[in-house]
Amino acid sequence: MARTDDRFRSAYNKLLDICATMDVGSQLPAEVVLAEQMEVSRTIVRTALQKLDEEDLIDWEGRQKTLIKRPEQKHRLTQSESAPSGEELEKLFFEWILRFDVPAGTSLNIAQLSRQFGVPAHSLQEFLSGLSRFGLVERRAKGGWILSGFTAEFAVELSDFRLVLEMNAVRQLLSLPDDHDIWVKLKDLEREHEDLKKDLKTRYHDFSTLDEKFHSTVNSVVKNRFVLEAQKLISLIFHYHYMWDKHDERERNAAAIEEHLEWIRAMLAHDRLHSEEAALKHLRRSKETLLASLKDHRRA
Amino acid sequence: MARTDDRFRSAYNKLLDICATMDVGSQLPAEVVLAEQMEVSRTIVRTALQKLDEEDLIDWEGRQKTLIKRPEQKHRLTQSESAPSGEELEKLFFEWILRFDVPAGTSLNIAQLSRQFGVPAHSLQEFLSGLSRFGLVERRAKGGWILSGFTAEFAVELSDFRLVLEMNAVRQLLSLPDDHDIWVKLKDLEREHEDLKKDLKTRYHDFSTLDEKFHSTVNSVVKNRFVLEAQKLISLIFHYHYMWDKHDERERNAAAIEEHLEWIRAMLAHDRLHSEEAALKHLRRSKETLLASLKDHRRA
DNA sequence: AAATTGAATTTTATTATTAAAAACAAAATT
DNA sequence: AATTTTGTTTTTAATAATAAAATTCAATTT
Repeated sequence: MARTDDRFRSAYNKLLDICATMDVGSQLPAEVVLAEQMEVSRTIVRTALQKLDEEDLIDWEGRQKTLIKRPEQKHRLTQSESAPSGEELEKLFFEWILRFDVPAGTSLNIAQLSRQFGVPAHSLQEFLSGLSRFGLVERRAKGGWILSGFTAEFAVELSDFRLVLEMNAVRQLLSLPDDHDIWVKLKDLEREHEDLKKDLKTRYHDFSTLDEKFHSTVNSVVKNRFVLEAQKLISLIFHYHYMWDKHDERERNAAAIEEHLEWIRAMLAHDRLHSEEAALKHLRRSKETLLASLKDHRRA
Repeated sequence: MARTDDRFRSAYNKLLDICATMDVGSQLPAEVVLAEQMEVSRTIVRTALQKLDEEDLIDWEGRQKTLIKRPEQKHRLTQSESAPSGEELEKLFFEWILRFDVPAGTSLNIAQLSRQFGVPAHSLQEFLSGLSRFGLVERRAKGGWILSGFTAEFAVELSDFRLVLEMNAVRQLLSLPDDHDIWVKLKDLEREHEDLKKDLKTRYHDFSTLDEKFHSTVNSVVKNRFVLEAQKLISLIFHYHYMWDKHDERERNAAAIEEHLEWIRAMLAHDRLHSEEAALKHLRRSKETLLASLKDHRRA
């Protein structure tokens, strides 16, 4: 067999749904119209109509497509659950790396991994090819891939890159007008940080989410596809590290909250120097934490 | 047929080369040794040895691999010239886009393009998948790809991103010690700019190369894989634009040389403020030029 | 003339197949 | 006996073949 008929199956079911809304004896719309409604090509529409005709649900002759009877549950085609999408694959991949602490230099086995993740091998290939742009994986001459990232060096460079991008975001943020959304959002974030700080004893797990929210808010003022794409990778890796590294979590989070608060307040006060200073302080400490957790993990 | 036997063919020829350096009657080394020398697996070595045996060039029995006669030209296997590598493909792709001024929104025809570029379709797929990380192309739901970049917006965002990265490079550069390589390189670049300025009337075409050299020198002080990767894309696109946009070339280059010189001299004088100012000025004007050339191109 | 369908063509996604690599086991050599 | 080397099998990856879907173009109906 070549490609799957998943697309046909879901289209056919959608066509059944359309029929269900119509009266017996009435005419189905033209093929082009159906194709548009079903977001699919006319070829599929025609194949689906043909099956509908075979099943005696419609009477199809030329442009006469008369509904004979309402479709029932039994007419629906079963759909094989679709493979994880690109984003889901990304998540699976990073979770796998961080959960099992896959060391740099490991050769990646496409066939095995694609089975493990439940995706077609060539989707995984494409995904890795995309990652290779970030130097996280490398293609070997003899074929196959090796994981080249997640070394201390990688963490350092990623953190440095993050620093450059976020410092830029801070500078842009401070030059925004007073009636901009961002000031309200920052005020809200300040309150959320204060709330979490009060209940830290019980809620310290919630910091990971708040951290991501804060950084993405700051970065949201930069409207740039390259920056955005880079930040997706950065937050992904920092996020997963927070997830797996449970060492000293409460103390770390308490310190981070203080740093965030200082940074937020400096920005709210439009104090450029102090904002940059606070940002720098937090980002540098974040880098150290990431590095320490990497070393710690290796040793364990 | 499944995969090509290119790898075998080149290995076989390499094995002939090895035989050519040996005396008739002597023994070839062990399979593992050959495999190492030929940078190939033992499977190929054995297949190659078998063919050598069939051609009566060697007498192969167990670990006895006796050379019967020296291989000649006629024994060599013809190799189908290998497909363009990743970097060559990249070049071909961008040249195609800029030369034919392919507009944003164009749907890319994998089959046709892969024929045009002389690469296997799936290599092109992987390449595009990599580019999609930069938002230059997008995958459509119905399948296939569309070129989404190379709009004015793209140019603006790219230029802004470049600005962030190069300003960071400048700051890092200025904090380097006096005995660092970079100062010598900058001094050389100053001279090269002065030379070109003198002969601008005849040599103004040479600026494109010098421009790339200058920017990559400045950026070379940042040791960061993400920055480097981003800069590869940036210089690629700026470079190709210089190549195709011949409008006002001499005047543009003359102005750019002056801006470069001011920037270089400010850095050589360790004047932080002036350096940043000059860099900003040049980068902003570069952005305008890129934008203008895009608009111009569209109109033409 | 416009809309719609029928049929043919092109293109893409996926599998089956073969080449190559890697792993394993047996034999020969030191 | 230990090491090296070869023979064999198993696994993995690259590519051509193929079926599904999209697109195009001509013919037909309204």
